Amino acid sequence: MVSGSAPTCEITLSRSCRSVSGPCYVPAMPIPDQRYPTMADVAERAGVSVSTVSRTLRGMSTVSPEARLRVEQAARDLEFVVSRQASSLVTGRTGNVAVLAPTLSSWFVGCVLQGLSTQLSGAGLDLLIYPVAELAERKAFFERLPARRNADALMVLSFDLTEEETARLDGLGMPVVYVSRKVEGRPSVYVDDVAGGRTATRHLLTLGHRRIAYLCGRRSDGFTYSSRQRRTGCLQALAEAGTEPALVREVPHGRRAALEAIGDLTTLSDPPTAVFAETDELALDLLTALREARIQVPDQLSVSGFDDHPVAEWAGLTTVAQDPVSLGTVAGGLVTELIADPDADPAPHRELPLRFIPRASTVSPGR
Amino acid sequence: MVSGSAPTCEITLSRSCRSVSGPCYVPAMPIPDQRYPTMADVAERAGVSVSTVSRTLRGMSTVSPEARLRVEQAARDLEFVVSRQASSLVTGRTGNVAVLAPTLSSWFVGCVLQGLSTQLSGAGLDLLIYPVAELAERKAFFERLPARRNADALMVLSFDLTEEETARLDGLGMPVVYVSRKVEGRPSVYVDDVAGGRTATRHLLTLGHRRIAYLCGRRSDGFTYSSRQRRTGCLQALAEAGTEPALVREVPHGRRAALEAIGDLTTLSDPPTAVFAETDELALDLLTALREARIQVPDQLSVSGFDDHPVAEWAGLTTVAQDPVSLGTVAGGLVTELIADPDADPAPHRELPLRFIPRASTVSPGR
DNA sequence: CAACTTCCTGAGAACGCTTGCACGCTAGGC
DNA sequence: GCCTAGCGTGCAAGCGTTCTCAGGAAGTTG
Repeated sequence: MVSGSAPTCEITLSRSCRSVSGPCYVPAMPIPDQRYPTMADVAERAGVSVSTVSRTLRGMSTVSPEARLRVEQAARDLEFVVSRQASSLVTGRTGNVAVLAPTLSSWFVGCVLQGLSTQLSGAGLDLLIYPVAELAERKAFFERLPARRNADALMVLSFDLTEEETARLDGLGMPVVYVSRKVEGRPSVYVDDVAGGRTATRHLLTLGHRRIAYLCGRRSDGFTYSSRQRRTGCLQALAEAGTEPALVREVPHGRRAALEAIGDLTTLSDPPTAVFAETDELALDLLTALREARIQVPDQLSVSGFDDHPVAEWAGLTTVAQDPVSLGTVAGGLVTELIADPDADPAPHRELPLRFIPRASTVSPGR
Repeated sequence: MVSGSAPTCEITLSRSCRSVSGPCYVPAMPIPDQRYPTMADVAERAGVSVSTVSRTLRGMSTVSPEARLRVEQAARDLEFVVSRQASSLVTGRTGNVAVLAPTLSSWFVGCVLQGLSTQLSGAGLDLLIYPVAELAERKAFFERLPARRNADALMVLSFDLTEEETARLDGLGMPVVYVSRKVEGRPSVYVDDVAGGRTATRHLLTLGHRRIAYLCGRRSDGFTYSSRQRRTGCLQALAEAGTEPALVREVPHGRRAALEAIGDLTTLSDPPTAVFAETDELALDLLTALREARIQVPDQLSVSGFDDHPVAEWAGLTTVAQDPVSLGTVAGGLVTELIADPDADPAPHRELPLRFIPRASTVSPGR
């Protein structure tokens, strides 16, 4: 780790955001006016009817070997790709899966999407992303349900939906899979956040901590589902131990504001000796704030996170590890199944394991 | 920063990946067998023809106020949503933008997508994601070009494409925008990676370093475009200064392997006194490896990164900052323009600024 | 009042595909 | 040799939109 801190001197390397439309040394892009070849073109070239082309390309068995060969050759020659729009019009299948995500820039969401996409691309499904960051967007999404006719299924990523919202999705007419969120009676893939919160807190208790704070991000729409669950686990562990209840601290959005709010924690008359943060990212913000306040971790304050973000190892951050990529993979498997087989189990649940990893950021108090 | 490192004791919190299909306390999901209302339904309810409904819903002015009102009411009553499949069949517009991305789990890509999506959702466009992690997938993508009839435009994210691949995309028949990558004669949004690499290296030179290593990830398909550019900048600065050429060190994929390879650097007989890493994420891996090897940063080795990843500030990592969210926003604006207006500038270029941020991880050698 | 324009509307032909149905041809059973 | 079965194929009817075109009502002008 690097100690101390140099003054941030900022140098602009290039003229700010200049717009260059420089000389083209390369032939310009051809004008996209050529029509794509259709099945009719393939049919003509192969000397068969459109139906035969369609049947061949979908791998139906009722096509003679000779016809199949000719069709495949023609399709290759013309670089034919079926129009999903046209076929979905008939079949009612769009071939894509919609994902409702709170953000795209978080490590967790990125990993889930990564897992999801590898799974889905294997099944020939495309990923359609609806990021819903703000409350207004969220409201609009649930009002219009734009995914309605554009996807075969919807995946809801770690949202803490209201009952009305869930009900609205029920009426969507397509499978809805909840990821990182347990919902009774609906397909869901999740971890046991309560147990995770409990384990992390018990660890702090075992070390001898009695004043423990729970740190979570404040959001316009209340707690995240996971955050709420982890908090529940934390409080449960404290209640079991019979110690005083945790200080629950909400941290406003925005990095700077978060740092300040976190700093406050240390100026309390009777400050906590340990902090359990909702996520590793938040825990890292806390570490930054603490360093600015010249408070030693773990000597003066123990810190635990949740997630096992890649930098947690480097930071020596005690944490509860989950594997978001698997979360995505499993969810992807579930959704392909639900799409393919309408009488599959309508509400499969998959719980993925958590793993507690103690590191250097937590020690006994007053050591 | 946390020093020392506790043994990693791992506790499984719940039975591994058990599959629960527990009792449903909530009414099960309704079977999706209801048909979605069509324009014909709306037309009937409003007492007008389908054409009028279509015109109204697309906001055409040639509809009488009364008819418009009735149609809007009927559409609301029935919760009507147009079928993009059907309309795209006739208009030739799909209403979605395809994104070719090397991964989804990196911070950089996540931020770009975030910016992109906010911009696109404003224009009523959906985001269709094609992640192409491996060479095989990449080859398949360029062979089949599955985006061909399913998107109105393609965004290529920080890929270092071959000339054939670029040429293939030219023939795609839709606008292709290159993000984080300058391509002559094609629309692109990028930063000046060469200047960035040069500035970071000059900074190290100014501090007095003479043996400088450039660290980059090794990929099956050679250097990333950005990585190559940054390396060029680094070598340029060294050449200007007339010092010995940099040690270029490629780090294999996979976290563990990377750590080991990085560790090697320190066992050289004449080790570098400073390292410039392709990305902050790589620089952080380096810091981890160095800590394991008990090598002090910055006292024994100075480290500079690139990107200004959120944890760079905490880590006190000197870096060259770029704003990937803006990259996405600007690219999104560009692409909506290209889709809407076919005779817009066919190859607009937008260069975004970089900002050098010296922090605690770089100091003069042998201090 | 006729002729012309303007405004709004609806009929109907696409768009590119899937699929039910019917047709012809070969093969097998009596 | 006739009937039936089965296989491979093509015809044509959609799927839910958009869009051209024609036509009717209303308004404007000479």
